[in-house]
Amino acid sequence: MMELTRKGEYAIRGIVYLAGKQPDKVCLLSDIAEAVDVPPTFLAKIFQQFSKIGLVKSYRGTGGGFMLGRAPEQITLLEVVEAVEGPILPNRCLAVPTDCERSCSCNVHPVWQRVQGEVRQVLGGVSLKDLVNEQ
Amino acid sequence: MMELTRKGEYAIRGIVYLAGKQPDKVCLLSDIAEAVDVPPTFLAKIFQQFSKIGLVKSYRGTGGGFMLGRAPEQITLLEVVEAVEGPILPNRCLAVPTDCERSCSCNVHPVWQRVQGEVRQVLGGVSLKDLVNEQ
DNA sequence: TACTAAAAAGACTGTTTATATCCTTTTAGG
DNA sequence: CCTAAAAGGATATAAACAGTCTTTTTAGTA
Repeated sequence: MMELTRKGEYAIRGIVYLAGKQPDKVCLLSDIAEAVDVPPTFLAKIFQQFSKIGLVKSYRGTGGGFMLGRAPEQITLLEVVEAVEGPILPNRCLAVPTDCERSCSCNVHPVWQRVQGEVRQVLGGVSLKDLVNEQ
Repeated sequence: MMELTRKGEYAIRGIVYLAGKQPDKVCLLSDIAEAVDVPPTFLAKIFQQFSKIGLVKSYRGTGGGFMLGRAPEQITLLEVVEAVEGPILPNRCLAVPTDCERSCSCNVHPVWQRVQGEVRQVLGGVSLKDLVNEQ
């Protein structure tokens, strides 16, 4: 359980690739897709989501492409994952707290809150800089 | 992301209900299902899985039903969740470590391992006894 | 201005997983 | 042997996942 989808996996690969390029290099989507072995049309959707929230900057037309929206050390894995997979929610009751009290007199609720907190803390503590291969 | 399914939610409700009964009380599936508001046929499948691994004991025929397989303090939430949802695997690469090296030169891999570890630790630290309402 | 390169946006499709339900079989008691 | 209960298997529907295709918008260039 709790599995990252392909979309999330691809998202990480794609943006980590960008993070490994020099700061102002504009990369073609097609090149990124090939480099990280992801279907280009699928990666396009992912990068559109990134672009909307500023994780990457996009440029259209000739000479266009993508570059990182911020410095690699200022983008966390948590942001990347939540950008495409939605918020970390181990249980629905964390999204809508009101309806939980009733359904389970919820001693379980605080446990899921802790799970959520731990996961967010781990992913939030890792930046893209930590993920690129130095060499 | 990382959401528990209905099955997992129902599983917890059902077994916590059992844990709240006196130790040797045999409960009808139909009664449990009604008490925790879960479709009886669905809960049946869940309890079959529990039964196979000994989390609950089942008795067939007249006077049959279910009771907890061990004392409530000896069953963790982790066991319950993994029984019906499968192992905690934030990423596929944790299941088959061999194919990860290639695909991502995986600096991400150890992060997912940490996530897995934290989640398992939280869920493993909670027993059914902690989850029943005392009163 | 027209042409071309690139991303953005939206519709569409096939596959898999989730969420059940139903029916038949097995087991046990009375 | 009749009935109560769980076990097992097949089926159905809906949602999510994984991806493709086409059209539109934007921007640079001849």
